[in-house]
Amino acid sequence: MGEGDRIAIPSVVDVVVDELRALILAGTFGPGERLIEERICERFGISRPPLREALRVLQREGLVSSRPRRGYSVISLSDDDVREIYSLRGALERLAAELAVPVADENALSPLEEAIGAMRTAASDGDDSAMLAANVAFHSAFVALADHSRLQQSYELLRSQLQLCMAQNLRFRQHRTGDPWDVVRRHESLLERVRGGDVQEVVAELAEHGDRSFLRQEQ
Amino acid sequence: MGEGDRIAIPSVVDVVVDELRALILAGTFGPGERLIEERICERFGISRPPLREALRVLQREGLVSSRPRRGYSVISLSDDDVREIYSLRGALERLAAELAVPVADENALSPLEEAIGAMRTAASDGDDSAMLAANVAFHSAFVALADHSRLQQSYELLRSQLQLCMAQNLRFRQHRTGDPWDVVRRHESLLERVRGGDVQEVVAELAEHGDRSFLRQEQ
DNA sequence: CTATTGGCTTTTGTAGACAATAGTCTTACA
DNA sequence: TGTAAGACTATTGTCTACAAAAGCCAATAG
Repeated sequence: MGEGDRIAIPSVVDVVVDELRALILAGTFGPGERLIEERICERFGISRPPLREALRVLQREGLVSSRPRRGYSVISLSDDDVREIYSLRGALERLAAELAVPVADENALSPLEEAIGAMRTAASDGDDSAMLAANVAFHSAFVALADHSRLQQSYELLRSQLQLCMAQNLRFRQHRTGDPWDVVRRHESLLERVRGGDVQEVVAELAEHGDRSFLRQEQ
Repeated sequence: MGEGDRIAIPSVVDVVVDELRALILAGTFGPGERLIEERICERFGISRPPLREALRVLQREGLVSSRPRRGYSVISLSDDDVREIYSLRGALERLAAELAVPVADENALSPLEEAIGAMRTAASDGDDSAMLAANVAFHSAFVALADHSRLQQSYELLRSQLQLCMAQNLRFRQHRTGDPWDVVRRHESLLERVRGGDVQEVVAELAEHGDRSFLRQEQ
């Protein structure tokens, strides 16, 4: 026995963390909104202890903040916060490139190809939401190439914060998508450089890549 | 009223997080050791809910791991983990350098000077423990120059994991300190480059700095 | 009419108890 | 004697309940 097919039985806390995060990222709970424990408990049909553990986790993830004896509330990101997120993200992607390139086996790149395929479909359909999802998928897959669990974890954290920012930017006019096909082209170019195997070129491409979709004010 | 001198009354959870982390980093709880909730509650004189919240936080920090229905235990770091930590730390320090250099006001560098002063004292006294503390203080102060809260937070996380690793390396023979004065010299050199204001030079110095004290096996 | 104080409500922080599960030891059977 | 099934113990997962603190509203005094 013990062939690695052990099923994972999630605890209530795990489920609540995912559910709450989804609700926050979807904008169901707006920026700065207070999260009254009892309300949420009633909503989810659970008791407070697991909810409180879940809130602690989300606090650590940077999605909610807690003031002692004043409870939890959804954070609202300032422009400085967004700049922090982008600069850190850039540093992480650069490390990912340095560790991943040159890529050992070609098969590892298939998730990137698939993401680009999804981008093309989205660009044809004019589906901005799908475009965004594919973009995120590409970058996550790119970081995954580095095979570095801590790097990936840190990256996912920033990703969710960016997603939160997007949810809070109700006025993200087509999330500043100039030309969707330009986005596709940039990612194709990046993948090409990855295939090329020259770390310097990939890093340079990343630096120029400059995907600042979520930034409210330029520079 | 309201002059910003509001005192912070920490919750039990906050205190427990700090205390538990200290105990783990001090090696009181060894690698892989199970953390029985009731024992710790009795030890601290608290009840289980706040302890559980604290354990969730430490899990997020990467100091303990939890297996469903099998409770929490102190993580034990593999060599690969240590390599991950070092590579990520390097990327974060590079970002810090790029953001901080050139330094606007000279006064910001005084923590670095103080840390080097402490290093000199420690080197004279042959106090390896103080040497290590000063080393950590220098790097933390360096990262703080970037004025980037998320960067600093990520860095502190890695720092505590490194500290955990050190606690677990009971056989860290003088933590591989070749010559303490060499360490002092390297940090002096780094500070000089920071003063110089050339980002490239600082980054290059950092890359060469290569402080791999905690690594068990070279490469 | 305004400011301050007192009580009241809402919400969080903590405690204790119960139920369920995993690990372990014993015992019975092959 | 070895193996497997069962019960038992220890520990976690969850819930209900109580106590304490913060914010709000009204009432009263200046």
